[in-house]
Amino acid sequence: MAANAPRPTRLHETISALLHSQKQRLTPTRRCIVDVLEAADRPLTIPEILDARPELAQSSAYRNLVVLEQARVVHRLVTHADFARYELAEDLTGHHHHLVCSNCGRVDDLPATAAVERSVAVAIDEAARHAGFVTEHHRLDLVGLCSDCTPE
Amino acid sequence: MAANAPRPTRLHETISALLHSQKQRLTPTRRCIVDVLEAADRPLTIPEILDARPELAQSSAYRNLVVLEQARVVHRLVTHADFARYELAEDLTGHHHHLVCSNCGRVDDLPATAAVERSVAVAIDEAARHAGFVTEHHRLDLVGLCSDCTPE
DNA sequence: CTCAGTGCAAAGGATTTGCATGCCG
DNA sequence: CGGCATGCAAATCCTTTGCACTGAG
Repeated sequence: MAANAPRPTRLHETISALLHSQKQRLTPTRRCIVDVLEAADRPLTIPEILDARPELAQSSAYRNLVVLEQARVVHRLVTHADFARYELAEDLTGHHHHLVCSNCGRVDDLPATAAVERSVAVAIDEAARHAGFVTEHHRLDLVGLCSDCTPE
Repeated sequence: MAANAPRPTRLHETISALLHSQKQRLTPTRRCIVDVLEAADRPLTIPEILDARPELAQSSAYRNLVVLEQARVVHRLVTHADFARYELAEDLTGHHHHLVCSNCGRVDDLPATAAVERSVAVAIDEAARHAGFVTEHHRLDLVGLCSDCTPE
């Protein structure tokens, strides 16, 4: 695919480093995908990514998202919707939660708050440990209706 | 399929009522599926359900789980693993969270604690409302290593 | 020249569906 | 009898993969 104006940013450098640690490079296609995900403030599906960058081949998108996921650059999240969704990893964007619309499937980001994080870590981790479980991280989703799908 | 000893329980009656509200009936196949899910203390995959009850046809399992899900009898949860997992709805079993093993994909239940529930409701719901989001319920998963997959 | 990345098209695999059969009311 | 649940097999469709091509070093 053809890249345009490859102005590198701090984010690009960080991502490039992550990829290099996996013996992978930040190719134009990968940068393109990263840019789309960075521009969005919510996790995107493959079709959404392809719509935003029609020059991307579908197979390249899938293939590179696998690479980017292995390099911990992006995170894949599966929902009840037809398509999986991708977002930049929390290490790059900060910890956050998701607002999942039970009607249209849309997923929005919601920044984490210190109060909740603490409660979760303290109360839940303890219970998990009892089950012999070693917690790496957590996921908190709110399921409900997004502003577009609210009746009134 | 052939059912054995259809001894009805309180749970069965509740489920039957839920199904009836959707113009559906609690057939032997459906009761069979419900029984398997009830016996397990964790969400099961379709193959696990079929292993437990070899007399079930795969298509019937899929088809009836759709019906049971629409009737809010079971809840489907999708993970990064190949198969989706099913559990009885929280209305029937009580609110709980999940321990998701990042290594083997196993999912265990973890009862909810009042402290965490309160923190989540207070701190997070408020932020969601700001985004014009109407929360119906939440999902909290802990991702890490289960006792079987812990190194030492 | 070599090798990784790319794009097209075809394959893979969990899930869904068409259709004929059987059962309950 | 009538209609729904069942089971088999075939279809669906998101995702993955084989293969030939291209460009960078």
